[in-house]
Amino acid sequence: MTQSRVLDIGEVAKATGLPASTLRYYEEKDLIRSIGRRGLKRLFDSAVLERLALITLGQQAGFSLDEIGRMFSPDGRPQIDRALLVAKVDDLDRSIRQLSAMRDGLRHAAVCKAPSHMECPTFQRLLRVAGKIRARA
Amino acid sequence: MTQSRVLDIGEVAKATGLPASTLRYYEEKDLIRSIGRRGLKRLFDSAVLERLALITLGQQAGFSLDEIGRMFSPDGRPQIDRALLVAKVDDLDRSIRQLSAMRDGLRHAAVCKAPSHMECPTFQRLLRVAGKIRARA
DNA sequence: ATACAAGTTCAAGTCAACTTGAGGTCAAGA
DNA sequence: TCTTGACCTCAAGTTGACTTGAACTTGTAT
Repeated sequence: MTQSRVLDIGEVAKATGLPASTLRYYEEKDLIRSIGRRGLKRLFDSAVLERLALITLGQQAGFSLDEIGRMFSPDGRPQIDRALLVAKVDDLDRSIRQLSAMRDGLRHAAVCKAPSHMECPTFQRLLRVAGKIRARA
Repeated sequence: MTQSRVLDIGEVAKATGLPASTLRYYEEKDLIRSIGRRGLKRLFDSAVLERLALITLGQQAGFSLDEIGRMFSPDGRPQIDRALLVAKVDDLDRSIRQLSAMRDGLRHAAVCKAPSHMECPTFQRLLRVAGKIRARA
């Protein structure tokens, strides 16, 4: 088991790169919990660092803080609703495919010889794919 | 060359699924252009549909409207700044890798037998990856 | 003992990307 | 001609995710 240290908000901020204001905001939103206070000052268990990594990852994957809250239960560690999780995995998979299409399309566009991108079949295929996506909410 | 029709805002809305208010907003932001008016009413060339597909794709790839505006020049078709484009492709590539990590991690979490996700090595690896990403702005 | 850096609260502000509402215009059909 | 429905403008409101500012408190170092 990793050894569990006590950190103040500044240390957490330094370790994660997140401003203290964000950490307070997350606590208010119940995404993280402080383990107590010394005087006024919040104290965090170093486990919060993993939790924050998870939150950041989720955000980068395009989930809202609310969704993330629901995905990784309000209690300590990520004990997750499986159905929700599977749904999210599917979302992600679709996103990844879209992004890959975009990446390939742009990569191609960067070297394409066609006079205008619109005349390039690769680019047109990209756009057709893009058009279909419409069903994502 | 695809044949170019004239569409009113309602037709564009129907074709793309975007509300008219959004289309007006995009025009104001110079992301699209109407080709004229009939009375008060905007008229669009059907080429705007491709442009909108491109915008939507860009958004799904996580770019802001401003970035998209810069990526695909203010004039008609996407005549793109190559350096910017290459940078964007790199961004995308990183995003895709992150999303893939998240997807795999979540997929695993959905079936994992470990008592808590934090005790699962696969999940821990995911978090380590997530931690490193910090450098994305 | 005192100063001070690092915390704290709470309300308000910001930004992107839209949406909504009020009130107005206009072309086409009955 | 008159009505209607689809469009228009412009200002203000909304949501999510924070940030900022003012005023206050405290543990640690001198």
